[in-house]
Amino acid sequence: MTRATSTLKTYNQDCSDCPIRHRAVCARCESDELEQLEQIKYYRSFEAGQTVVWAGDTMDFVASVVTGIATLSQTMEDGRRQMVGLLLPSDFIGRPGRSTSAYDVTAATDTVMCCFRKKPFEDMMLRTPHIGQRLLEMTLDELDAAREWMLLLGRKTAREKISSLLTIIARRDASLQLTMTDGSLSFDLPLTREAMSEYLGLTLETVSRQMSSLRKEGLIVTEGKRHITIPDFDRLLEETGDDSDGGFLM
Amino acid sequence: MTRATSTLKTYNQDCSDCPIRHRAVCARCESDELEQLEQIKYYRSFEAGQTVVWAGDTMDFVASVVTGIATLSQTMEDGRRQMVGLLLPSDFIGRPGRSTSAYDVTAATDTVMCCFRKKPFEDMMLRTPHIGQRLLEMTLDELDAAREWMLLLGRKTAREKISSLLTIIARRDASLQLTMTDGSLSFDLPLTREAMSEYLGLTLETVSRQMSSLRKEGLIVTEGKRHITIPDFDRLLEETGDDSDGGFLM
DNA sequence: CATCGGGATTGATCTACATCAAGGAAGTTG
DNA sequence: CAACTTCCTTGATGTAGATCAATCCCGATG
Repeated sequence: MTRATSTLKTYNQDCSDCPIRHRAVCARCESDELEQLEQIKYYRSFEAGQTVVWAGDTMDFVASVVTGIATLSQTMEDGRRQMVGLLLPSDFIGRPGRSTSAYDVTAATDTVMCCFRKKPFEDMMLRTPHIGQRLLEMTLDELDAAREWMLLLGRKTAREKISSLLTIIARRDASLQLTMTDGSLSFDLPLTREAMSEYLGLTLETVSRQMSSLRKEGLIVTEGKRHITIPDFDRLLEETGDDSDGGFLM
Repeated sequence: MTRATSTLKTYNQDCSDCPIRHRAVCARCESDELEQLEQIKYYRSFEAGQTVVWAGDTMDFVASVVTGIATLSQTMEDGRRQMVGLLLPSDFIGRPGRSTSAYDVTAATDTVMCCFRKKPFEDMMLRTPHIGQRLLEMTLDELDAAREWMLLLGRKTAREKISSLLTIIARRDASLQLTMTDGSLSFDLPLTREAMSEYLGLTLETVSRQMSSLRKEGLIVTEGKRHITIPDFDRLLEETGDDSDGGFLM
């Protein structure tokens, strides 16, 4: 929260400082277009666990995650929940052309989002084709991720699911690029056991047991409840059930 | 096959006859743009069970399903398979900006596709923004479908999965709009039990058992192995675990 | 018309994961 | 520094769906 608020202050001054400029919606914008985006953007920060919008609520903005992690989830009447989206920094939230959210959007950690008011953003999309192109690219990437996720949900064992999730987070979490020294990686798990279980289509007890099992076998090392070290990434990869080559390449 | 070839002949003459004109990529094109699409399109037909491309193969076209049903699947090294896409007429295949297919594409029934050579299609996308916009809309719809599917894979029981699949096919299969007389719907299941099991993340035995169970309870009526009648759609809907209102509305 | 072969069904058994239940660690609140 | 809370772990038991195995159905083929 404290950290979130201070970053907010910094970014709010000028879009050129804003990390999303380089990676998300406005990656290819000219300076005048950046200026237009400046006009319609604002920042919001959320504490870990806080709900951004509920499924069915009206959502009058689209957004890009600046820092932190947000999730999209669906809930069934009887309370069964399935996560369907995991949004890391630079990921995009919201669907142009729809006014209500189809999913619960939740901040998994303290999170800052760069929001754009929906209507002006859509207008701008019409005027500026490469924003739409960028959005198409991002949506196609998300679709690929969703399909990988479907394989995980439909066919992988609990152990494979856990290993897969750990490798996914390890790969995408930029912060740990630094910590690769002797070939081991370490990072803070940004998800509770419950959030992991919602991602994986398991119960939190099964998640906990499988984590313990990986720990006992030395595939992961834990410090406290959240900090994880992977001493040998390739060895963990073998537990995911994935093709050894695929994914990383191309 | 016979039927496929004869339709092919008809469509090949002029894009104005082509069903995809009204629903897929070129839905908003002006006549000169249609003319350009004419130049780069060709038809291909496939027999039920035939593979269109294997995962990893180069794919030098994008396409739209004209008739029949195609599937996208992923395979793990040990042979476990998960379907990740079900493509009905007017659905789009292929990803602009990628030269190899990430999935096995298979014709589930006899199928005709309207293909566009990739390079010229991509060039045209750059010149014609609304083709990109249309593609973005379609991709967003697919992403929504994938997320619904993730809920099914991660959290639904076998019975709920089967009921969901039947309602999905019933809703999307245009051919049966006709057969709604007394409130009952009937249609030909376009998938084998095995394909259903790959869609649902189950074994084919479980699919078969659950189908028998729904039959015994009168939720569905079967003629032969493939023809299905749903005497009371709402009653089947209650078995899906879905929100009774959601989905159909909005 | 017998044989064949690719679905589909059904039964018997096994097992991975869920469910139910009881603590434990670590932060934080009065 | 007790008493909560929140998150996590671990154990005992139950069960939905997988697995293994026979049999059936039915259109195709010689």
